Amino acid sequence: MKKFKRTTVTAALPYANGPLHIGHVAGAYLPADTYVRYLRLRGDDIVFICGSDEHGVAITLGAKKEGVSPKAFVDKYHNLMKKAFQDFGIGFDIYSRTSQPVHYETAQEFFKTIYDQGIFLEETSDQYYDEQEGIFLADRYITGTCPKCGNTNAYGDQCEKCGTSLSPRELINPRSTVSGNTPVLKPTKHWYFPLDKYESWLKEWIVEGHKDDWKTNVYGQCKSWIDQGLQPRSITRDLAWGIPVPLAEGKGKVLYVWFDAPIGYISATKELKPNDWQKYWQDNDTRLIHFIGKDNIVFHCVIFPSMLKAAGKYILPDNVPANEFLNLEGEKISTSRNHAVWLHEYLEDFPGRRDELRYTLTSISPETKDADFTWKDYQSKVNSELSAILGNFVNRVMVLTWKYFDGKVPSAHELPGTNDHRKRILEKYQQAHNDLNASVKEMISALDDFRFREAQFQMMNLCRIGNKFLADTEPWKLAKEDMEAVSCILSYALTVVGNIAIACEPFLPDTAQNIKKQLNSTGIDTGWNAFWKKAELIEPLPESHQLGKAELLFRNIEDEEIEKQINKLKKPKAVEEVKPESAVKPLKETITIDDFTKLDIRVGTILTAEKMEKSDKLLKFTIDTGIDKRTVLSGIAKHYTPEEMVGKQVTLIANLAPRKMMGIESQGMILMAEDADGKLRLLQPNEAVNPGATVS
RNA sequence: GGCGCGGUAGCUCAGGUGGUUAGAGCGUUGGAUUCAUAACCCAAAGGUCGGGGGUUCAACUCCCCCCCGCGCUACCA
Repeated sequence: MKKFKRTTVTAALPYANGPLHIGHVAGAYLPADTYVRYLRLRGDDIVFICGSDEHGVAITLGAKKEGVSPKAFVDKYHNLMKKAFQDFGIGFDIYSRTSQPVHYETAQEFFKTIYDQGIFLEETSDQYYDEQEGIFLADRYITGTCPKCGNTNAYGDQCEKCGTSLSPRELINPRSTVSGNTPVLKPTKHWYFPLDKYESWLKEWIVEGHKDDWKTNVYGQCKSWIDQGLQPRSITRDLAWGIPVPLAEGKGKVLYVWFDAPIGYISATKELKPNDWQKYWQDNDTRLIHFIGKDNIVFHCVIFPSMLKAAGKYILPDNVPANEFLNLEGEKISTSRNHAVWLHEYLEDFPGRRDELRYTLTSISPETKDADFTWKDYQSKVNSELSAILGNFVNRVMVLTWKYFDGKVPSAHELPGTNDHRKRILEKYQQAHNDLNASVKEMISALDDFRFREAQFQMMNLCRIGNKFLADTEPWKLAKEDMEAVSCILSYALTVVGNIAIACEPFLPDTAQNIKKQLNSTGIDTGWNAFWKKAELIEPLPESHQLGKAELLFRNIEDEEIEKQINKLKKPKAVEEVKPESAVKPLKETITIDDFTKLDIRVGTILTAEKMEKSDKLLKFTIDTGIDKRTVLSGIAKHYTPEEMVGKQVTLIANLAPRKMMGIESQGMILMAEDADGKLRLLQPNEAVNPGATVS
């Protein structure tokens, strides 16, 4: 394995359209922070980079919804996230944002560098432009008359009636479905990144080169993508919010958010290290690590590396330890349903208990598969692991030392094995020492491999071994007969406590500080980091050193506290505060009664229902419409089973042009209500009517 | 439907290249103990290793089929 001189660690740039929840934390930021703390303790040269991702359509839509400017919108969430990270103790070297001037420059320069080599594909096409809204219209936001069959409601990409695929420009009398106005044709040019040209290189670099050192979920996902064949991706958009395309002919266009966002890592590094940022991005002795969630794998493993490769000079990620997702109480975390534990709310509800959340999230870290956070687990981990094992061990050693030695580190001289109980103590000491060193080694090796769950477990193991050592040697019994032995036992127990203070720092930084405070070790801890390089116990405390007061490290979580949290999940938020996405769709353009009467809406009865072969969404029905019995396909397989549909009355558009799907012609469209979560429900008359009943 | 990743004790998870009684932590039960937040220590019970075939002297570990979870993807008019 290659030896690197320094490491650049990035954590996914969170999108600035909502607050952070524990899923974000467990997925990327906590493992990244743990890893970075470990590297720092080891004394490595490292930068830890993050920031808010602030561009893209979703931001402009969110801003519109809140009735503020995009800038004001991202300011709000950027500040919220930045504060939450800070309060939680994620130790970024910099938390920047993609609206920074330095990022504009960097992203534009990056674009230019690739552009100047003639790598981008350019494609100019006339596209419809809505002058009232000031936007270019995507194909399906345009309707008009089909040139082939005269259907007046053909879409920009396809005519429903005759089934031919169209381009918007073929439509006669096009209309914008956004404003209802007639759009004008304007030429627009876009730039494409030829991902396909990097296919063979990606195969070599990932499929062959990282077969063994990348996580299986990451590797599999990449391989799947590469094997499916890559295509050029457009990297510019006609949008007002974003980074302007740095070309004369790119006026009014911006870089696609996915293009500019990862460059944000580089910009933030520049901001942090204006003079030698290149060291962290363009030196082959630097190791680049991206911490992300699984939704970001393709971007960080395939697209961004290809961009870096195209730009030249840049190093490529050495590893991308992506996590899977975190569920909450058995269900997916959902922003719109407010089924989430928000980081800033946790910090308010559990002040001074950051390590408790860190510990729980690391112990269930979704490293190999989706994981589930439950408040009961949280309580159990805090009470029976942190408190009972770690907190208790440190406390009993402290208390014993105060009791027998007035809080001074006792002498650790050789204990002559002159009698049976002393021989036993020596034996137990030897066993503990071997076990402890084995755990330290395993912990460090797990940290090196991004196996944080295991690493943290080994850290706790130090406490378990410590507890066992005390139980095996029973210094409280020996106090009456052999203080020399007690002295040796407690001296060693304190050594273990000191090493725990060191070992727990990547996982439980506050606890590390608390233990150090109790040990009163400020000033004598200069050599402590040798622990990480030697990967074995060090001797942290000199003889006669005066300890601080014993205090409990953790307080148990009571049932009421978690009940409160569970109840909180059950209620949707009363006040609109954390619901960026669930808004109601805007009203469509006004139509006339004539438009409406063109529709022939009927009630029909479902006679038969079956699942379509090879389709996840389509169900195939025979419907008695009163007039005829016809075949209708509908994409509701995720919401209804065929069995429960038979016999039901449904509303359908009976005069919709037939349309072929997966080889079968559908003669009509069943009407469904769709709620904010995308759940579909049937529209039915509230009492049975005869098949063929009209709707008006 | 295609592709990818998972499905191991009540819970969270380990189990290179197949080989004696499948492991750990938490939980449960019993015991011991009192320095400690009834904590700690010891012990026990708990698993047809998603299901079914196959290869093999031998499979949790290899092959095939199926089921379930998650993700990407096609089909949602």
